[in-house]
Amino acid sequence: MTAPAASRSESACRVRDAALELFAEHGFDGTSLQQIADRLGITKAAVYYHFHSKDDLLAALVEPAFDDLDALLGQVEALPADSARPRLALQAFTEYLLQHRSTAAWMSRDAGALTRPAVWERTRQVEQRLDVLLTSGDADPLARFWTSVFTRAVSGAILDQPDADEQWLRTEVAELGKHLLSGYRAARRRQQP
Amino acid sequence: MTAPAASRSESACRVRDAALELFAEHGFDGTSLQQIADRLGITKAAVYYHFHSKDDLLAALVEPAFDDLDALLGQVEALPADSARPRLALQAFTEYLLQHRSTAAWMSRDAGALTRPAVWERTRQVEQRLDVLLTSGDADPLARFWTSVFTRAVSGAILDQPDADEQWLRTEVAELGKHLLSGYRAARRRQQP
DNA sequence: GTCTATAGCGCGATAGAC
DNA sequence: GTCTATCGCGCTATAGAC
Repeated sequence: MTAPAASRSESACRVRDAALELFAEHGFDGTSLQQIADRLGITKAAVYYHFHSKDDLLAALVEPAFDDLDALLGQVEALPADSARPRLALQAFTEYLLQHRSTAAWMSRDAGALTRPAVWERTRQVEQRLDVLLTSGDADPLARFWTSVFTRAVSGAILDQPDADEQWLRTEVAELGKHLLSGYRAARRRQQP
Repeated sequence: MTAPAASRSESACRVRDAALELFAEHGFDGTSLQQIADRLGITKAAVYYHFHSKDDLLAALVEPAFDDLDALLGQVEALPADSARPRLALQAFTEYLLQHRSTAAWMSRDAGALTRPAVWERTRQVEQRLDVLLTSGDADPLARFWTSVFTRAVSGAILDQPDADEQWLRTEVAELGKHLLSGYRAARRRQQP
């Protein structure tokens, strides 16, 4: 039997976890398979048994997070497109960040990983879906400005506090989301009175 | 005469500009000196004449931006520590981002560059100074939460809109800053009534 | 399932001709 | 000031023994 790239054996999980730690510390390009192997006391070749390539390892790290975010966004998109949608979209995004804090924190800052085709494509896709949900389809500069504010503010609020309590963050981010959305509505009124 | 690492000859500037473009596209680690040379139609060795190492090239890219930010923060720190200071700190940060949009946009997302000792040290330093200015020295979780919100929201608002007009951004970000600061004050009141 | 050994490549960096 | 040529290294990845 050849190497099962998609399996979740205990050894494979240990490799994946060690890789995430090292990627977060030194970046994707800055981490070699040798370093990952050394940390676990195994050899480079053993890493290759579990993941056919460095990109396979990257995919194993990010795909569960993307899959969850896809599902969460799908739930919001299935709801009627009323005025409550932007807040629910922010809530979905918050849940994704809380459930994948370490992966998302690293991924959002690592250009070396973000620019790999597999990651790049899914990133662009979810960003666009979030954009539509948050700004109700508005496509002008003000909408794009505020989409960045929403996503960056919420991402930073969660991912920059690795030791903060999850439930405390959930409530503070919910308040933050409401405050930001009211800021967006005010900016719209200011622009088109 | 040996290579003048700190000089700003026309050729050196062309190398620096090409490097920034490629670093932004492929990341610091993902860009080789060969690629930089190829883009300019020169050789790798010619690049090494202008910059003694890849890290020298990195330093030449980021140090002017850090120097400007240092100066701007110094101006705010020289003012009395009153209630206007957080807004002025955000204004200084905004000016830095507007004046170094392309460099800052790349740097803030590139783990490979951020983790180089020279960049890492200055980044940590300015982040801490900004933190103190924005939250008036508060050091609890709520203050750190909002420091992230301030910096991430403003960074995203500016750096994610590479084609937006500078003056338009300046006024929108000023409004955003006021709105965020009022959110922080409200959160403090909510926590300690 | 994990190992040793190594292929094959591209990297950063250097030496010295012109 | 820019070139050619090359070194030594560490990387991803493979082949095949155990």
